[in-house]
Amino acid sequence: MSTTNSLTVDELGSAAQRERRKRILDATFELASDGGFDAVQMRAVADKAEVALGTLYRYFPSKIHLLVSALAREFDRNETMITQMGEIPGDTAAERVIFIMKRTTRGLQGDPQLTEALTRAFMFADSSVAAEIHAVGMSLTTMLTHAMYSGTPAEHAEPTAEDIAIARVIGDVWLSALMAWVTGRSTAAETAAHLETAVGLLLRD
Amino acid sequence: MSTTNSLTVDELGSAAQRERRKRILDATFELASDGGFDAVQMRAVADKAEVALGTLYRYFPSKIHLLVSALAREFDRNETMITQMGEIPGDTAAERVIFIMKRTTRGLQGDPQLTEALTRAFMFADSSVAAEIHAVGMSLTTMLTHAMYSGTPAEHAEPTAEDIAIARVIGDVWLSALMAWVTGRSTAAETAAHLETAVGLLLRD
DNA sequence: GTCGAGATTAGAACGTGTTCCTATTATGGA
DNA sequence: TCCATAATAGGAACACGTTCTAATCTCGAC
Repeated sequence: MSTTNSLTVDELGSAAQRERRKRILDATFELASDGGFDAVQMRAVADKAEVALGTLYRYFPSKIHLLVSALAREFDRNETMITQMGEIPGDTAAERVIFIMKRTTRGLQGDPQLTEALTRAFMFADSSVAAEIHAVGMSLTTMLTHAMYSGTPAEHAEPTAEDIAIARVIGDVWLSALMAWVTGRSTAAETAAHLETAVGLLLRD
Repeated sequence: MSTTNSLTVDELGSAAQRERRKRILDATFELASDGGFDAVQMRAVADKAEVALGTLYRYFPSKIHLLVSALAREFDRNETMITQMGEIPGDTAAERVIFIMKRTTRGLQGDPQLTEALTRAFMFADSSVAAEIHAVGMSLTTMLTHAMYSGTPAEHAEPTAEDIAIARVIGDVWLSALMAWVTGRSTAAETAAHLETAVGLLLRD
């Protein structure tokens, strides 16, 4: 019974509770999508989800947990979509990784406010959010290694340590680039170019 | 007369004002060093700097501006120290870069609370802090390209576009790694190892 | 169906970042 | 020197994240 973590779906007994959790995350998305990080106000989320403030805090112990959990759900969906789409276009690992990154990034950039909110939360998170953050990191790494191997003989092999290291570095760069974009320090085009440069430097095969 | 930026040293007319600015940044460092991000409370900073709250806000329009400015001053000092130390040890660019990164990282890790405060602020900053952030980015890039070329014939040449790109990627990874360390998601050793891996992957010469 | 434990509600209350207001003090030009 | 203007002090006030309380509701065990 960890009191510091967000309640996950399977810790929730009743259907009504799962429904509440969903309503909360949906409300979070909607508010974030409209006005970004600042618009995700705990009272507003509670109102929109038709849940008391105290209940909101029982489900998610802080605004950061809430937003990171929302990000985790989003990544999960993205990962499912990508692993199900079958073979990824591109002749080299670099091309496939760039394809995936661009696709994911484009999805996020299509909703700048939402992305701002989620990225901000992710960056601001402290160790009490480690579990939620780990989930996101795993999603990202899985996506990337899947892209590296997709359509090759190693398709279903375990990724090597080096591949995982590379995936982590790409993840880092991606986050930083997203951050720079979100905070208005670089344009979408610059973000994409920077990412492409980084992948090119890391995956020369 | 931008109202959204921190007052820089040279925008301040009188010696008394420069003195006030210095007192504020010193107080910020002291509080951050003691208790990290949360301990840097605006009222506390104002008290310790013997300045009214309103004055503090006139000099730095937000807590984030304040902390990022403090980080910028720190980086400036670091950069001065490093560019003045003459030739950097290491036979390859990678070795020299790693030397610099480790040195800088060690310096920061020696004062975890301070680092937590400054990194947090940096990550949380929005576009209104772009100017201050740009200053930090330039410092970092300068340090890294200096390290790449130090002691080589290209010592005083302009860095190539690719080198700048590499420096930026390393900077990204460094920030992410620092972030993971600061938030307790990875140890100092892991941070160092991750950074070394990244530099190795990026600078193979 | 009844009971009791836990979940939920509604809303007050608190802390800290931020804004605002008024009185006082410095500063620089006539 | 004296005045106009800006800068500063001191502190009240407000916003939003977070905590807490008391009352009510829900639901599984019996």
